[in-house]
Amino acid sequence: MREDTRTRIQEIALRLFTEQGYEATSLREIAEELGVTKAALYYHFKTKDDIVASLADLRVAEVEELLEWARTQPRSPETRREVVQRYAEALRRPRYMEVARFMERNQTALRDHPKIVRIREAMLELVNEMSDPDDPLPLRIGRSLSLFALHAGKWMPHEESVSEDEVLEASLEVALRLLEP
Amino acid sequence: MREDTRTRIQEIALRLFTEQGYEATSLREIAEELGVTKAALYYHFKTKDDIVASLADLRVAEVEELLEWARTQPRSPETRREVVQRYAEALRRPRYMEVARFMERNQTALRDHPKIVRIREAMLELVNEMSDPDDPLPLRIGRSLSLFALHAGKWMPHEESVSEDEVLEASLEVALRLLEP
DNA sequence: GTCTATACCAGGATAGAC
DNA sequence: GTCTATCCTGGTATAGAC
Repeated sequence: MREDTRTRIQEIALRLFTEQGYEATSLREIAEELGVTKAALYYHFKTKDDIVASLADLRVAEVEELLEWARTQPRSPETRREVVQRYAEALRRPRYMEVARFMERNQTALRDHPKIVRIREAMLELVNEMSDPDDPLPLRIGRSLSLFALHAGKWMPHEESVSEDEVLEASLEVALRLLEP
Repeated sequence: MREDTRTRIQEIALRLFTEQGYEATSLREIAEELGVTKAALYYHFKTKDDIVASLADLRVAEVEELLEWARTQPRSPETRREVVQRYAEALRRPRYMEVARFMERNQTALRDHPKIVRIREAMLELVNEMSDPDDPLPLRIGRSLSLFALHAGKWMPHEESVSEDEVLEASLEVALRLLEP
């Protein structure tokens, strides 16, 4: 019982977009891996952008929910820690990290994509919720950086001895420390 | 006495590549702003990639020099602080920050570009110089993040009242704090 | 040395046949 | 649900005008 074509297109596209870049990946390439012509893809997705939209969907929901939750909470140290921890949890869910990586690596190419814009705006709002305007600048920057720190594993030299989960755990520790003065 | 065409191409390209993305910016667009045909660009630059190379040159030299210097120094807290401070200085030099932004936003598109690869590898080496392999993981991640923290201004909501220089100054403070346990 | 005209090929997109 | 044919745009290459 093999997956349906639509899902397979998403999987192949996500992998290729991340590895080679969004624009560098042609629909012909995706179609070839799938064993069809590129025109066939247009049956399943209206445009190349539409494939991106389907990939972004998961993260849109995740980030906007987190933002909505944060807005119902008081601006306290506990809330900030909770936001960072919830974001770290989200990153552990299947495919979330992959989608995040794909988006990070293709920022400009996806700049005007509606779904991507929503994610970016929600992330900025979230960062906004982490500080008061009259907090000292270094503290505000540290807090902005905290959410981002969870993606910092990338700049670590890859080592066999350290798992992705351990890196995320350690990144979370760094992120939490960035919240405090 | 206006600048020469080559320099104007670089300026227009850097701006458009950063604003719209590398692949999203066509040579025709650049040529039009300049008031020539796209073929004319090929007199000044062999390929589109070649424009990127000319933009990356400045940063290649800067980063590789910093790496070479770091390697002559002992792995001490002072060296680490000095590396971060020198990197922050580099970011203040004209056009360096712009080139850095352009590169960050077009990671995948420029993935295989030789000059960009050199910059990325030098940055990774530099991060490597900041820690010992047996330092605790969170410390290593914090130190990896420190150089990156200097670019963190981007995630700050833009405010009229805060200058780019103040943001960089505050980011430097955050970066230096990330160096210590 | 600086540029235009023109042509080529690859990639995204669409229409219509099966 | 998939294919063929076709169109448009973009990067590249070259010949030649000034």
